[in-house]
Amino acid sequence: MADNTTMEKIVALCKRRGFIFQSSEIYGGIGGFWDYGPLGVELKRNIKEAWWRDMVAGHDDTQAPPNAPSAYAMVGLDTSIIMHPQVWKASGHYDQFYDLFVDCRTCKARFRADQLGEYPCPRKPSRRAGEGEDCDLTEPREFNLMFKTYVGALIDPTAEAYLRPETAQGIFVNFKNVLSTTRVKIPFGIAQIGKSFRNEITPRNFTFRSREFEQMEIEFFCSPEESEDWYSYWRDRRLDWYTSLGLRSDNLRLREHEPAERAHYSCGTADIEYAFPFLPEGEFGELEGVSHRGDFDLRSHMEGKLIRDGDELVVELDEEGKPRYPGSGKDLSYFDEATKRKFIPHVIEPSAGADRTALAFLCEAYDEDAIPDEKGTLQERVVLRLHPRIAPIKVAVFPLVKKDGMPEIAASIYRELKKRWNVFYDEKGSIGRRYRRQDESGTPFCITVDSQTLADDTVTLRDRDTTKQERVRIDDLDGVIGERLTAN
RNA sequence: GCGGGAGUAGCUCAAUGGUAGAGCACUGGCCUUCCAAGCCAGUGAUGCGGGUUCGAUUCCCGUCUUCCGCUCCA
Repeated sequence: MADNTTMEKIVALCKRRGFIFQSSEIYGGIGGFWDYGPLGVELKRNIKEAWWRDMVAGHDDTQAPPNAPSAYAMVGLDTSIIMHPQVWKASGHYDQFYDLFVDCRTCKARFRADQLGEYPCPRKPSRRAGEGEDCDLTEPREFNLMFKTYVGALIDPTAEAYLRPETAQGIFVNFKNVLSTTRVKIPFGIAQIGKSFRNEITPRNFTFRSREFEQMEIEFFCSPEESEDWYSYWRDRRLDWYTSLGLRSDNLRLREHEPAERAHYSCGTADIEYAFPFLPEGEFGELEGVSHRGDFDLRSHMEGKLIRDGDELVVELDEEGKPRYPGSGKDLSYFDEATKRKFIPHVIEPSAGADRTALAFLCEAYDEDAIPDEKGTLQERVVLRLHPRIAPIKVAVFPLVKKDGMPEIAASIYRELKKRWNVFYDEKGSIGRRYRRQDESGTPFCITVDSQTLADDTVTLRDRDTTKQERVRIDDLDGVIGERLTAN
């Protein structure tokens, strides 16, 4: 990230080069929704594929990774966005996401309607809210952070359902299915990538707080005794993942939550945070939360919605003493054959935002430098120094000039490399202009066919970050580029 | 949700109650042998809706989007 990087420049580049557009722009736009353009979709796919490769598909079940307490298995899921409404009631989301609020037009304060009598009036603390002479309260208004929809064509309260506000619940409700179909044993993880929806009151800061967003979540199930060790492992493992893809450590940090900051069910939470340019100096924004959730989730889906009672989590009861929001009643505990012991697994949840990650990579990669033009005068350049693994285009192929058979040779190189990578061909305009365009797109390598190619079958291979060129035999390109793309 | 600012071409800006201009970018042609070159030509805009007016991009109202500050925040 350049020192003078601003969100304005990032947003402008994203639009200019086709990374990210505002949703429904030709109709005036819609707040909190974003579209990924031709380059953006490649970037985001690369991020998701890197995550899936590194966490799931490439995971070795047979031996412990560095610093892991033991070997473990990883499997994936792709669950539905709309689920049984009871899922969200048992999980606690329904209550936490739904509130009636009243606003005071005089003092601009907002109060929960069900707790109105408990608030002092901000202007006259001796009286309660709404009871001062100048108080001017609105009617109670519904705030629901979950998007509501109807299943089936009939609009009826019994058909109400919600777009999921997180992908995690799809994993918990499939816990038994995974156990009974895959032969995995604890400890193991279930991973999922998918869209989630939250009706944010104030979407802001480009894609950082969107109403529709994509999560990359792992629910890792382990024994209560080992859960602390696994929590530490995942916290550090996930932080390393971001640095391995190019986020600089001084823009990235791991922050353990204070006990008071944690959700009521959490035994420990750490955020992986990035110093986004839209934040004040020294402040960080969340990319991923790694949470030790204890047995809260599986218990909720067994017994019903849980609330805290002192040190205990207990099922919330209604007036008749029955569970207010019953769980499934299914037994989600785990029987350990080795120890002949039955327990409800504890859960470590590394939950990452794919869109926030993409935005962080874009911010980190954005740079402005100066390189000499043909007269030796320094010219400003905008370059995206994206890690080769996530760069939308890996290689661009150019003929130096549009004659002497150079386009034909360049096109054949393009077609050959296209078999393995996303490659771009361009023969229009000056060579310098073509290099600059690729620099803004984050393309790590450019290949140019020149007159020497005609004599000895070599081309120049230009490095995006240094602009240095070297000559490589056409036959060696596949190997050389493959090596560089996977170098770090 | 509240208060304030802002919306003219892809970008940066101009202008006017009476045919909306420029630079850059983009497209095509010529030229061009390594870092945004040159020449010629071209595409392209007043966020949306309503009102006032003979006529509104301009004035008024609403709305949407966006920025800043509050508020909220799973």
